Amino acid sequence: MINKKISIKDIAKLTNTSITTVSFVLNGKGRISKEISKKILDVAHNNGYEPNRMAVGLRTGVSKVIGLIVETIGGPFFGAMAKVIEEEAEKAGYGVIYCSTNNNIQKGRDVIKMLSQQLVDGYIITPIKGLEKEIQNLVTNEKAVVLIDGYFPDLDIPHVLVDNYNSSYHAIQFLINSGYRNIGFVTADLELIQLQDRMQGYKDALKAGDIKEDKKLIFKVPFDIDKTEAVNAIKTFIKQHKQMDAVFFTTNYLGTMGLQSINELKLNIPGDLAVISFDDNEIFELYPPGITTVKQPTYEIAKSAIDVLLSQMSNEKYDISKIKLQIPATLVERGSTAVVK
Amino acid sequence: MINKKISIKDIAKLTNTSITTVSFVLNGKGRISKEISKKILDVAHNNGYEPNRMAVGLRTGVSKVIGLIVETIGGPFFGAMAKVIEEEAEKAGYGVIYCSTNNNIQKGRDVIKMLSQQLVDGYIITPIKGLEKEIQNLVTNEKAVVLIDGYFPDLDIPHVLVDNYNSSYHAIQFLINSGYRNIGFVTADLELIQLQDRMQGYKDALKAGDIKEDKKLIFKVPFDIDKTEAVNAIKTFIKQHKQMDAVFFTTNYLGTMGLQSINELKLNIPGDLAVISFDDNEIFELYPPGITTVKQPTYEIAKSAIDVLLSQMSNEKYDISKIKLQIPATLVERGSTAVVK
DNA sequence: ACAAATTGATAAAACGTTTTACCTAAATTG
DNA sequence: CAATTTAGGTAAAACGTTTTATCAATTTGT
Repeated sequence: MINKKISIKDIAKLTNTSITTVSFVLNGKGRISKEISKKILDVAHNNGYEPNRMAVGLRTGVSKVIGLIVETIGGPFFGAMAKVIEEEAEKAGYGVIYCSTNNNIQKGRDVIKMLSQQLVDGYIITPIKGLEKEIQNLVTNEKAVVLIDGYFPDLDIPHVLVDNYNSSYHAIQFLINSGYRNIGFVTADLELIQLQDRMQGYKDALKAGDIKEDKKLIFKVPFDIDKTEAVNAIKTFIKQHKQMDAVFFTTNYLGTMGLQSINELKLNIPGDLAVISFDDNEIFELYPPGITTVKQPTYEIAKSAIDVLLSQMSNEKYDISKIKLQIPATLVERGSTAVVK
Repeated sequence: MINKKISIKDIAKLTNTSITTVSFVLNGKGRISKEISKKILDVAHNNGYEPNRMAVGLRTGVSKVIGLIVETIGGPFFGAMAKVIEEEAEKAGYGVIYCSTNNNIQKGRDVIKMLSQQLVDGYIITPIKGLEKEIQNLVTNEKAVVLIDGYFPDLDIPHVLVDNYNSSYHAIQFLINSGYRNIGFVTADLELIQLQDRMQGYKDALKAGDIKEDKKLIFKVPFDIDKTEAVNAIKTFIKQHKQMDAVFFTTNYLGTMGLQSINELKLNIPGDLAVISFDDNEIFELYPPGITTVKQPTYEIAKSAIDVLLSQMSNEKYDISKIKLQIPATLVERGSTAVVK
């Protein structure tokens, strides 16, 4: 095993055949007799032959690598995603390169540039505003692209994500049905379509529940402040609206900061304030009394995304550009949203 | 920008020079006049030339990609790691491919095989028992390798990780100084050297504190059971040892399951049971009354690992095999470990 | 029995680079 | 001024693979 890499040429020499023959056998292409085939396969196997991906890539223009660009590596959402994408990709013989944008446009550009010079075959991208041009460029250059977790309303690019509007709508509806009337909405001050959709769901659910929307109960946490500042901002928001009996956080990040705020204010959940957060995770399961969450179907999203991408990369004929999936979420009810008497 | 990729040959044609000249200019190698250099650089830049990594890789045998193999993608430890490794790698012009072993030897083998056929230049690996041969093979084949988060005691491979022994020792010492005498130890039933080192720290700290080690207070959670089963197992362990006044969990995974167990048993922290967990994370910060943790210096570990790897890949002369870093952790004191009166 | 088709195998070009070896003309040396 | 060095540049090979075109030998069709 300490042998240097063996090449197709070496196999040809060892079996007294030609390079072409070996290549044909290994790829099941030309017509080669059983006996020679067997001999070649044996030699290849015994010497642990592995094709040189660089050479294959150079010749075929296919790298068998897909790039996964996410907002932030390490989040729980990403973790779940990455795992299934990696697995499915591997089954199909693809490797995965991960990169993060940290919601930074320039970083996003750099990352796309880097991946494209690594000759990545396909991209799974969580889009951020400002990257429209670069991403559109990829698809016009015939690269396979699937967006996850967000989309560009104006562009015709396949995407798969949770049904933000309805998930949010149902969560708010659930709060209303539980008797809450003054429902706060804490979101991030980012121009992400997902967040806008969640907000629209909130507004429409209020309307449907005959509750007048109160602009004061919507709080956009500034993006560029650090965690303690954000917690303080949320505390202030909560203190300023005593009438608020429930609050909806639009991301898990905001949700945990919200919990900390509520904790520091010594408020009782759900007695003083009911809580729902988008994105289920371990904290919400564990944190007493258990936080009700909108749980994204991470597995389905990831699976669909990689499926769409793979079929895009194989089936060039099929017009895939119309694939736009919005998968419903499930509301995980826990102690943070009791029924108001 | 919708142009097809431009090659070195195209640039040569456009500038009436030769392929060699262009290559020399682009790599600053041969001796080419200022004027021609400038002309070539201009044309290259204006046409957005990017070298074809496959071709470069094929010719030079260098892929400019490093592989990061971790136990599980998505954990908080991994997230922090990945971020800095990715950043540093990019600065040095390297891409990163992530893979996970899930503590499965066969998966580990597959992953290493796959990375090596992707022609990865260097590896950062969290080692697991059973992968010694494969990893040793990489280094004998001249690949750059750095282990993180663990190491092979018998092999001479550079590694960087937290100082498990002393971190554990100090945490237990802290408990003893706080007045706890019956300190439980919950670990995973895995043959990981990190865990063994943590256990040794525990034992030695007890000894140093004149406390007789009680084998009954050490609990190894089976590896192959699911989460609810594990929680139940921990509950049983806690119930069976009423005299236990503090418990140390050796991983964050065990720590959160421990919290759930304690919660379900309706025990008070720290009144009934003090808690320390290895690996700080958001849950422990948030979960009332705040859980005292041993916080790994993730940044330092990741930074050192990638530094060592990069210098391994450039500085071929320097004997790096002796680099074995154990970085101290910090004890983050929170409400879960009050002083016993 | 002879043209046509099929089978089994191969030579050679191409993918885009890097790098060695070589070349010519100008500059320097003795 | 002949001999040598240097500056500026290039042709061609090589990396390991895939694939097209081709070829000889055999089989089929009539």
